[in-house]
Amino acid sequence: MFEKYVRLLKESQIKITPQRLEILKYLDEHRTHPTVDEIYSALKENNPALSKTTVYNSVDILLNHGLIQSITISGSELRYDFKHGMHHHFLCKKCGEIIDINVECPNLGCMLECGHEVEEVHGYFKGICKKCSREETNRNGS
Amino acid sequence: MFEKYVRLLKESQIKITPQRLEILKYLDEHRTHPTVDEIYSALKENNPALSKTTVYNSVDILLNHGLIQSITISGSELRYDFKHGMHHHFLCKKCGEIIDINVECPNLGCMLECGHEVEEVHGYFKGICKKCSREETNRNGS
DNA sequence: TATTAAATTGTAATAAATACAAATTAGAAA
DNA sequence: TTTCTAATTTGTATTTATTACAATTTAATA
Repeated sequence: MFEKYVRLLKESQIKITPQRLEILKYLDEHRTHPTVDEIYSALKENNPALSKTTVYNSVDILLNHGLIQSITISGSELRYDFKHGMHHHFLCKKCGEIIDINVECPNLGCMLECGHEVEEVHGYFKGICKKCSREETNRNGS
Repeated sequence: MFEKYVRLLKESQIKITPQRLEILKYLDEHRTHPTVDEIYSALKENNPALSKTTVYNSVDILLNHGLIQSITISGSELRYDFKHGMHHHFLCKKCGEIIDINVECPNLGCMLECGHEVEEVHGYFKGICKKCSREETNRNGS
């Protein structure tokens, strides 16, 4: 059940706690880029004693050890994402969904040439997603 | 003095107000990716009656008409940037500076193939900037 | 099992953004 | 130029996201 996450935490030399395991598992199983509040609400169901501060703390330490990444795309809230290979994101301005885009960034070489040490690479697009775009076309006839 | 910004607002059919002109001018002349609070503090000097709500409102309308862009890179605060050609950003985790990176995103074609309508393209990197990186090397001898 | 440093919890404080009503103003029309 | 009106600005009050911190609890080691 939690072996995978126990292993991940051990490899990162992070102390293993039920809360951290739950949060990491949740992020692995829900690739919806949730906010702290969304994670908190979901996990509180099975653990009413859970504190939101714990979610903030846990997410911070998972972030610092590179097990998850934070994405800021939809305004003034941080979202979190289990780290699974390099990918970009697409935010649909209509339905609000954040879709994973499986591309890499080809500009990395350029960055290194500049002399900067790159630790994170983020790319995102905003617009109208395929689904919403089609619905709009249908509504307008044609 | 303000001709350029008057023209920009007129072209976008936005009502011209002194506050909007000042904000647009400030963003054009300060490519530091300031927050609303930074813009507000700077402009309040010459206009003590300025309200922070006005900065929020103005920045919103300039954003919606594509005269400026918002970037979310350094945590939980929105920053604003005069729109000057396509570029990416680099956030130095040490000194906090956000540096413009003059590259384009070559993944746009892929996005269109997917069927999404792309309106905005954002790319950013995080790490240690050239300057901080060199200072660190010097400090550690060698 | 005992110990201790670290983590969790809950409350309080800070900061960013939004909502909204009253006063003011830009720009069109007379 | 003056008048008019819808839009904008202002200021205050809320809401929301995040951080700070002290007291309690717990993971992991000896």
